[in-house]
Amino acid sequence: MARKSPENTLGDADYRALAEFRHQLRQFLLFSENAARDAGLQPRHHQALLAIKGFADSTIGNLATRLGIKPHSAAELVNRLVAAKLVRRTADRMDRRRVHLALTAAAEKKLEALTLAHRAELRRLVTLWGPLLKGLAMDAVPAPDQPQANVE
Amino acid sequence: MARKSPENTLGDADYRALAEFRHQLRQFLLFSENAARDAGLQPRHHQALLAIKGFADSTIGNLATRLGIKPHSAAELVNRLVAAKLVRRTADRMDRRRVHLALTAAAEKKLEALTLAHRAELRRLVTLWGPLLKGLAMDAVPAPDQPQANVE
DNA sequence: CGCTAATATATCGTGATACGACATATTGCA
DNA sequence: TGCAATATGTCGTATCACGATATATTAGCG
Repeated sequence: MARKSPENTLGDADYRALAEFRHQLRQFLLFSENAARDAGLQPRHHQALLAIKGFADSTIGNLATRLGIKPHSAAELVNRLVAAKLVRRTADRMDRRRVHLALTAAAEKKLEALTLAHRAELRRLVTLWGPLLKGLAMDAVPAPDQPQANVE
Repeated sequence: MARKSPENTLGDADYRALAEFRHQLRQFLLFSENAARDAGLQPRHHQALLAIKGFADSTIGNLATRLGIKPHSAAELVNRLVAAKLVRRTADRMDRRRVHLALTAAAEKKLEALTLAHRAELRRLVTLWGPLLKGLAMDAVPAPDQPQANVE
């Protein structure tokens, strides 16, 4: 049996391993989205709040970089955050093109609860993801003996 | 350095760690989306193809479960996949309510290239994510090794 | 067997989001 | 000074998921 998959070859096990990995990623993202909505936030708004709070020097452009969207999309996102009373725009005195962002008290409160919940969930997931990542990096996924039948 | 945080307390370091983790997740997802679009696929279509190929017994409902969306949303997604000539619907003879899904040759080809690219990228990321996950779990109660089965 | 509930898929209108194209304001620099 | 680069903003468009609703098929019960 092949211990290592050649760099350019794929078997059913490779598709299965990647599909399973994406499924696990999605489970976490779904947990996060549900937690956000339960807290009365759009999932994207929660992510934006975390990005603003978790990094220094939060401007529209920096927010865009951290979320992986275009600056003008971040401007639109901030419009929605301001409308939801989650964020305040504050002008930069030195460079008046730039707009700094700050969380409102309501946003701070919701983000705190969500961050606690996420920390707990991630502590739970760490034990699952370690082996999964190793399985992907190794190659030829072991144990093709089970009929792979569980779909709940 | 950040010492063990109590279960119910958050410091700036906690927000930073979580924000950084989400940023890394996003980097991978952005890589994936760009790779899909470069291959001429919508990111969501790529995800669906992988889910169909990577799991057995692919029906509309199962696809919904794997992608974490509602069954009727999966039906719409399959409409778009069929319109893009990526998937074929095939009837189930035993239960005529069910619809099985199969990839077209074109989809197989694109999915293969994308899966190779993703496997390479993930091999690259494994070394980064290991420490990140440990960093998140670290401060706080050193979790005893509990199997922790997945329950919702 | 006939009737009703449950299941599986599908359609339609709506909402959230990101984008490209474009616009405006400010800054930097030759 | 004048012009390019930077930072933010607006608008119309596209993808995508959802709730409400619909239809077909199957299961189950008296």
